[in-house]
Amino acid sequence: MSIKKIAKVAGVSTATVSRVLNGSDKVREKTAKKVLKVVKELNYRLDHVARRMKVKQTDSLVIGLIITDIGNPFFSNVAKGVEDVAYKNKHILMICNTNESPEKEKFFLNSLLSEKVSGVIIVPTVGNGNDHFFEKLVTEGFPMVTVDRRIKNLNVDSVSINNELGGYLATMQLIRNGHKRIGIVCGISGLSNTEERLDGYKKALHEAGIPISDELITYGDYIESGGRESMRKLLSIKNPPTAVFSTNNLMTLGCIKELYKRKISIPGEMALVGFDDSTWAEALIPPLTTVKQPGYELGVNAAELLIKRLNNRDASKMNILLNPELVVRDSCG
Amino acid sequence: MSIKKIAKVAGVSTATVSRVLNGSDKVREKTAKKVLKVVKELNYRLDHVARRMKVKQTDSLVIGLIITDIGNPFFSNVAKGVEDVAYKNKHILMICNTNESPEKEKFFLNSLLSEKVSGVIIVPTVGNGNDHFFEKLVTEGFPMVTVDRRIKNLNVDSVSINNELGGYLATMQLIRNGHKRIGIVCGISGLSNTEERLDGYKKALHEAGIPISDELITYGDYIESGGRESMRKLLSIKNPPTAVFSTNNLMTLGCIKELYKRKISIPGEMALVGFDDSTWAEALIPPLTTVKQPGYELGVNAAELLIKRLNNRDASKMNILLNPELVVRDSCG
DNA sequence: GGATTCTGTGAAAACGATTACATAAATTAT
DNA sequence: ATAATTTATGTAATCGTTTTCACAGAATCC
Repeated sequence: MSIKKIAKVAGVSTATVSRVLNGSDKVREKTAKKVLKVVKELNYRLDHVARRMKVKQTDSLVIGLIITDIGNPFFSNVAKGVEDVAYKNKHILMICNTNESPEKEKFFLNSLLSEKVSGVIIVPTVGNGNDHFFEKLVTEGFPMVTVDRRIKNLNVDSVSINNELGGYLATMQLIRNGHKRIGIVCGISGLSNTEERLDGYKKALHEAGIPISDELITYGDYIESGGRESMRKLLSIKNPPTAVFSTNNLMTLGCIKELYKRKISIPGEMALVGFDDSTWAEALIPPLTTVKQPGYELGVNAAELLIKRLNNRDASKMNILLNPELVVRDSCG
Repeated sequence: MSIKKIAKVAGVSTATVSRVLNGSDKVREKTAKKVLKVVKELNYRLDHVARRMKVKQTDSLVIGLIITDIGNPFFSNVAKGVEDVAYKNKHILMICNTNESPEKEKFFLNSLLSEKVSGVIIVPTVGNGNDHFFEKLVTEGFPMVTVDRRIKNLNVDSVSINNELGGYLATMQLIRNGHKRIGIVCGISGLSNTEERLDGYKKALHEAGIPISDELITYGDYIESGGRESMRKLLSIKNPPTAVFSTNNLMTLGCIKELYKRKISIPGEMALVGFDDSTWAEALIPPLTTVKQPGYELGVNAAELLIKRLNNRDASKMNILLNPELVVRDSCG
C-alpha cells in the first residue's frame, strides 16, 4: 500500500497526496478531504523510510544508542533519559548493547551507519584511545556524542560525570571518618572514568597527607565477581585496609557479599563507600553510602547535545560534565 | 556517496556493483576485485534502508521493542535478551519506552509501522483488552509478540511467566512456614500478570483451607511508593497479617523500607516474599525470598518467536509460558 | 568455421516517497 | 466578456538500491 494506491483511489496524483499528507503546500480543502478520507479508509500510513530517502531534513529522525550493558541499572537509566528526549522530539531510537566488546561496537556502528541513523550516542568500549573505529567516524564529521566515558585527545561531543570529583568525595568521606588505610576497587583499566575516579582517590589521600600504596589499589572490571575478588585480595594483604571505596554498583555488591560471607561487619570492621546510587542502596543493611551518579540526566543531556549538533554541525564541540553527589548513609562508619 | 559513484569510479554499471556487494550473482573475479577496491578506497557502505525498499526478504531486519519501563531491571533484562537474539541474527532493534501510557504505546506503534519495522515485541500497557490499538494490527496480520503480559481473547503470539504458579509458590512457602494471615500486594489492576499472581495466591490459600479476606488484598501499582502504601494499609487493619507476598521488585522494596522505618523485624514480626529476583535481593538483610522470573529468557524467547513468525506467517500462534522459580532465603520466616 | 550454449555485464524499471516545473483551473481585474 | 493573475494540480525526475531482460563476447559443440 503506497501513496500511488491512495492517489488512484482518490483520483488525484501522487503529488497531491504527498502534499495533503505533509500539510505544508497549498491544496484545496475539498481535495484534501477526499484524499484524507481514502487514507483513513484504506488505513494508510506514510512510509517514513522512503520519505527520508528524498528529504534529508525531516522532523522525525532515527538516532543510534550504543551502550555497554543495558542490564546495568545505571545504563538503563541513561537509556531512559535518551529515550525521553527522543520521544519529545518525535525521534526514535535504535539501541545496541555491546557488552564491552569492541568487535560488537564496530559491528553496531557499521549497522547503524548502514541504517542511515542521523547520529549516534555511544558509551565507548575499552580502548587505548587509538584503535577505536568510531574515532574515524568522528573525524569524518559523523555526529556522535560519547556518554559516561571520554576518549582522550579526540575532539568529540561528550557528556560525562565529574568522576574525579566523585572519587574525591568518596575517599574524603572515609578520611573524614578517621580512616587512613583505604582500599579502592577500580573498574576497567584504561577507561577514562576508571582513571578519573582513581585520580580523585589519590588526590584526597594526598591532601590528607596519606601515602598512596599500590597494594591498596585493585581492579574489578566493573562486574560483581570482580568486586568480590578485589575485596578478597584487599583482605588478604598483611595490613588490610579499614575502609574500601568501590567504584561501581556491581562491584560494591560483590564486596558486600564477600564481607557478609566472612561475617565482617560494615562499617565496624570495614567501612564501605560505593559508586552509583540505586534504589536498593538504602535498603541494604547498613544503608550504603554512595556517590550518586545522575544516569538519567546523563542520557537527557547526551540526547539534547546530539540534537543540537544535528542542527548545527559546525558549532564547536562540547564536553558536558555533570557533578556526582555524595549520599551519606551508614556504611562509611 | 552511492552505488552510482562507485560504479562510475570503477567503470562498471550500478548493477555490477550491486552484484559484487551482495555476492550472490556471478561476476568475474577481476571485476569484483576492481569494484571492491573502489569500495574500500572511497569508504563506501551499503545503504540498508534503500536496499530494504527493493528487497523484502533481507537478512538484516529492524525489529521494534516496546516496553513499559526500561529503567526497571526486570524489563531491561528482557530487553537484553531480545537484543542478544537480535544481534545473533544480525537484526537491529528500535526500542521504545511507554511508561505504562497507552497514548505513548499508540504513538510508538504508529512510529514503528511508519519506520517499516518487520515486527514488534511489546509489553502491552494497561487496558481492558478491547481498546488496544495493537489488537487491530494483530488481527490485520502484523507480526507481533506480547511479552510478560497477555491480552485476553486475542490470538497473538506471547511469551510470559506462569504467574499463577509464581503466586502459588510464594504463598505456599509462607503457609508452609506456619502463616495463616497472609497479605498480598498486587500490581496494576486489570493486567494479566497481576490477576494471575493473585489467582495463585488464592489457590494456595484455598488448598490450605485458609479463608480469603479482602482486607488482606491491596494494590500497589508496581511502584515503590505503592508498595510502601500497601504495607501501611496492611499494618493498619485490626488484625494485621503476619506475612506478606509482594508481587514485584519495586513494591517489595517499598514494603521493606516501611518495615525498616517502623523497626518491624523481618521475618520475626513480618515474613516477606517478593517477586522478581535481583542481584540485590540476596544482599539485603535478611536475604530476600523471592519468586525468580527469568526476564532475560523471556526476552530471548520473545525474539526467537518473532523471528520464527516472520519466517512463517501462517503457522498457528503460540503462547509460551516460562516457569518462575522460588528462591528461598531468609525473609520468609 | 558456423551454430549453439554459457557467462558476464549493462540499461532501465521498480520500491515509496518528494518536489521543481509546467500547466490547468479558478479568481480577480479591466 | 476577456485578459491577467493567482492558485491548485499533475508530470516526471529523483533518492539509493535491486533485478529482469537483453545483449555482447567467450566457450563449446558438430
